Amino acid sequence: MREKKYHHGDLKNALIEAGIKILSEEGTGGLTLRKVAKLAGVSHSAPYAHFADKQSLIAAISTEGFKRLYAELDAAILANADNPRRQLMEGARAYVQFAMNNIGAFKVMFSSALEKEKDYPSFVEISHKTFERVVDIVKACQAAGALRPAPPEVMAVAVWGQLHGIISLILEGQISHTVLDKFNVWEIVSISVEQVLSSGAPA
Amino acid sequence: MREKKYHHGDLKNALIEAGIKILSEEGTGGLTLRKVAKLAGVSHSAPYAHFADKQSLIAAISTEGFKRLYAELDAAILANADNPRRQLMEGARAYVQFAMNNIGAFKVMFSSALEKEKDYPSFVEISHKTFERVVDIVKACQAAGALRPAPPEVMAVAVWGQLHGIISLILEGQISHTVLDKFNVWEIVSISVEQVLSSGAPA
DNA sequence: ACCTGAACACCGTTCAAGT
DNA sequence: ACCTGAACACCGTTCAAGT
Repeated sequence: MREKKYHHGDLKNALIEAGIKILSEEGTGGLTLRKVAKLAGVSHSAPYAHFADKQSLIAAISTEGFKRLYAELDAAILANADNPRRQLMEGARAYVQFAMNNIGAFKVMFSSALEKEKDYPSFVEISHKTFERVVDIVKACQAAGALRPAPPEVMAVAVWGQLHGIISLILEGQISHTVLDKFNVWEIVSISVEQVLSSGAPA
Repeated sequence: MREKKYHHGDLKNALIEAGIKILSEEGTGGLTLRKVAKLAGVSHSAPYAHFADKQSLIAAISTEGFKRLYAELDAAILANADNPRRQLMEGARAYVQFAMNNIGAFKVMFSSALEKEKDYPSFVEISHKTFERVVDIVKACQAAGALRPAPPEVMAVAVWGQLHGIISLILEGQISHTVLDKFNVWEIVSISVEQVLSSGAPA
C-alpha cells in the first residue's frame, strides 16, 4: 500500500476548507495564503499549483459559500411551493441564518475582497443564479397580489437589498446597541419583510 | 521667514486626504500606510506620530467620510423641512450620490476594514448621529401617515438597510448587467423608496 | 502532475536617533 | 513635538528543482 503520495487526493478543496475555517476564526483580515497552506499542511507555494493567486482562492471560497446559500434558499422555496408569501418569509429566514452561521464566509462573499468578479465565471454564475431565485419569489408574490407590480428585477433588487443591507449594517456594527438590545436581527428583518408584503394588493 | 519647519502644519489631515485619494484611485486593496506616507511626502514611519496604526488611519478616513455624508443628508432634510415624504426621497438621493461620488470612501466606511469600531469613539458617534437623522425622517413620515407605525428604530434600519443594500449589491457587482442595462441605481432606489412609502396610510 | 525551498519586492510596526 | 532610517516579522508571488 502506498503512503499518502501527495498529502491529499484533493488539496484544492482542502485549501478552500482551510480558508473558510480561518475566515470564521479570524475574519477577513486574517486570511493569508501562507496560513491557509500551513493549515492544509503544505508549503506556502503549493497553493499556486491550484490557484493562480490569492484572488482566485477568495473567488473559490466565495463561490462555495454562494452554493451553500443557494441550496438553503432553494430548500426554503421548495418547502413552501404553494405559498408565495411564506416563500419570501422563509427565504429571508434562510438568508439571515446563513449570514449568522457563516459570518466569515458571508463577509468575503460580499466584501470587495474579490476585486474583479468578472474574471471568475463560476462565481458570477452562482451569484446570478441566486438572484434569479429571488426574482422567482418576487414574481410568485406579484402573481398572488402580495407585492406591487413593479418590474420584477427591480423589486428583487429592492427585496434582496433590504435583507442584505440590514444584515450588513448590523454586522459592520453600524447599528447602535440601544436598538439591538431591543430587537434581534430576525425581528428587524421580519418586520421589514412584512412591511414590503403589506404594500401589495390588500390582503 | 522660516522654512516649512515640518513639511506641513497639519500632517494628520494631509494623511487622511492622501488616504482618500488612494482609495478613490486604487480601491480598498491599494491602501497601504507606506503609500499614504509617500503621497504626503513623509517617511514611512512618520504616520505613527499621528496614528497608532493602520486601523486608526482607516477609522479617521471613515469618520471624515461619515461627516461629509451626514452634512449632505442634513442639507437634504433641511431643504424639505415641510415635507416628510420628500425628506425621505431626497435623503435617499443624497445617500446614493455620496456613494457614487465617493466609491472608495464609501467602501471603507462600510467594509469590515475597520475591525473594532468600538475603539474609535468619534467614528461611533458620527455613525450613530447619521442613524438618528434617518430615525428623524422615519418619525416625520410616520406622523404624516406616510410610513406604517412600526417601531421607528426598526423602520429606520429597514429603510437605511434597503438603500444601503441596493447600493452595496450593485457596487460589489452582484447584480447582473441584464438588470443594470435597463435600470440605473437611482431608478431602482427611487422605485424602492416609493414602494416603502406606499405601504403607509393611504395617500 | 504536484509539491518544496530559496529568493524578491512589499507591507506594518518598532525603536533609537536627530532637530 | 515631529520626523528619519535601520531593522524585524510577515506577506504574495516566482522559479528552479525534486518526485
